[in-house]
Formats: sequence, structure tokens, C-alpha cells
Amino acid sequence: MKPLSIGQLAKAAGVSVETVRFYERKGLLPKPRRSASGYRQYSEESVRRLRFVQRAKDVGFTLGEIGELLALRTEPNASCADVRARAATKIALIDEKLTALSRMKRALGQLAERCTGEGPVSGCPILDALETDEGKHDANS
Amino acid sequence: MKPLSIGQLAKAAGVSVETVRFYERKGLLPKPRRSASGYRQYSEESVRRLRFVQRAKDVGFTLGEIGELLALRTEPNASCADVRARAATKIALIDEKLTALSRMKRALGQLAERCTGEGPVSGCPILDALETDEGKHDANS
DNA sequence: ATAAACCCTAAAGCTTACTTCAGGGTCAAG
DNA sequence: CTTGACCCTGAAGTAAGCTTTAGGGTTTAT
Ligand SMILES: [Zn+2]
Ligand SMILES: [Zn+2]
Ligand SMILES: [Zn+2]
Ligand SMILES: [Zn+2]
Repeated sequence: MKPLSIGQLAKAAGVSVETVRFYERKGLLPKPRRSASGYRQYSEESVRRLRFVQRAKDVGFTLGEIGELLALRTEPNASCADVRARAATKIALIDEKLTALSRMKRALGQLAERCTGEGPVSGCPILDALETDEGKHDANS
Repeated sequence: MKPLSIGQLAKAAGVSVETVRFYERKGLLPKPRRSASGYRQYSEESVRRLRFVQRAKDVGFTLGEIGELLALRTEPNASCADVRARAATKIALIDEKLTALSRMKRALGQLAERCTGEGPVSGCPILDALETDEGKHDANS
């Protein structure tokens, strides 16, 4: 039942003390009670809250979106479907990023394939391809 | 042979005028000649250069890295292998990002699967899973 | 000659998620 | 009673890649 100091909370959730204060400023963590000397005092609930933020971050939500998720939990007319919709939106965004990265990887891989790594830079097919337009959109000749 | 204005160059490469000036400040484009009234004057070579930057960006290089690639082209003792190595490094980085995003997608997808989207937010499996530790690292029970 | 469309500079602002700095109090140990 | 570990605040800095703002010249067409 003894309250946790900000350092103890930070450690328990695996973040830095500055991050905790930052999240508080951003409204992701409620303003905690203070000791007589002004030190922040946290409970186990605070640890759960902070871990929630970390997990939501891990699955791709921004801090702003995490704030919305947290707000949803206390809005009485919010529905499970709201949460689901946010998850779906996020998954769609992740898919877009995956697609873009795959395209990049393929394009760069194709350039790299043609470069033997021998000789001076002046004939490198990678640079040549970047200079001219060649190599984009798999041309047919 | 008529020189291009900054607006014409920007249009030819599909970027904004401000972007051209920004790239010049960053050293990605050489400082161009100026007309009597101080207007920048570009050549076709400038268009190629600017397109190089765009294509390198498209395959994932940062502006800093693109500057290095451009510098390689004029360093006499730079080798084709240098370019190849940069490409390989970039591909590895793209792979890391792909892996991270795939992990995110899978984790979030697993949460979303359990949410029917019905009822109030208070019993949403997505939020529940984010609050507790459950759902991480596919537990076996 | 005047208005639209373009051009110039330097500097500040934007986004996200923090970190660092500057300047000080507080608490436990020895 | 002093040292070191911790805590406090507010403000500024960081990364990348631009965009915007503020204040003004130039060119071109009518
Ligand atoms: Zn090469
Ligand atoms: Zn739900
Ligand atoms: Zn100090
Ligand atoms: Zn103006």
C-alpha cells in the first residue's frame, strides 16, 4: 500500500522518469497525489496504466490515439465497436506501411542484384539506375 | 539551352519550389548560377540530379545518405562496392522495419479477432488485453 | 501602369516522442 | 553535516523533411 515514487513507477514499467512526467503532461497519466514535499505518489493502478500505454504503443498506436483509447474507457456511450474500429484502422495503416516497405525492398534489391561490387563507382549500376529512370515499374525490355 | 527557373525545375521533378531550396541548403543540389536579378538558373543536369534524389528517397535512403551517395560519385577512390554496401545496409534496415510491422500487425490482429464489436466498451477484449499482460507472445493456455 | 504570377531571404513552425538543461529542493546513509 | 541518490519545475533541444511566415523584389501580360 506504500505509494511508489516516480522512479519506482518508471522502473516498474520500464520507462524513464522523464517519460512518466512527459506522459503526465500529455494527459496519458492522471496527475498523481503529492507528498508533503511535492513528490509524486503512485499506486499499482498507475503501473497498470503506464503498461497499457506501452502495450498500445507496441501494437502501433500513437500517443494521441492511446489518449483516445483511454478516454473511451470512461465515456459511458462508447462501444466496443469503437475500439474495434480503431484497431481496424490501425491495421490498415500498418498494411500500407508494409506495402510501401516491400516495394522499397524489392526495388532496391533489384538494383543491388545488378551491382557486382567490383570496379570504380563510375559504372555502378545502382547509381546509374538512380540517375536514369531505368529500373522503375519493371519495364518489359 | 535556356536555363530553367526554380519553378520549372520543381515542376519537372515533381517537387515544390521550397523543397528545391531546402535541398540546396542541405547540399543535395549544388548552388546554381544566378540571373542578373538573383533568380536561380538550372540546367537539365539539375533535373537529373533532383530526380536522383527523389528516386533514392523512394527506395528508402534518407537525405543524409543520399548526400553521401552523391559525394561517392565524385570521390576518385570510391568503389562500386561502397555503393553496394550501402544498399545492403538499407535493405537490412527495411527488413527490420518489415519484421517490426508484421509483429505489430499480428498482435493487433489477434486482439481484434476476439472483439465482436458488440456491447459497451467495458468488456472489450482489446482494451482488456492491453490492460493485462495477456495476449503477448502467444501463451500456450 | 498595374495586377498576377514568380522569384528572393532569413527565420520560425510542424510532427512525434521524448531528452536535456538549468537551477534547485529532499531524503537516507555514514 | 555532508554526500549522493532522488525529486521538482519550466524551457529548450533533438531527429527528419519539409512548410509557412514575413517582408519584399521581378517579369509578363493586359
Ligand atoms: Zn555498384
Ligand atoms: Zn471490442
Ligand atoms: Zn542541478
Ligand atoms: Zn509578400
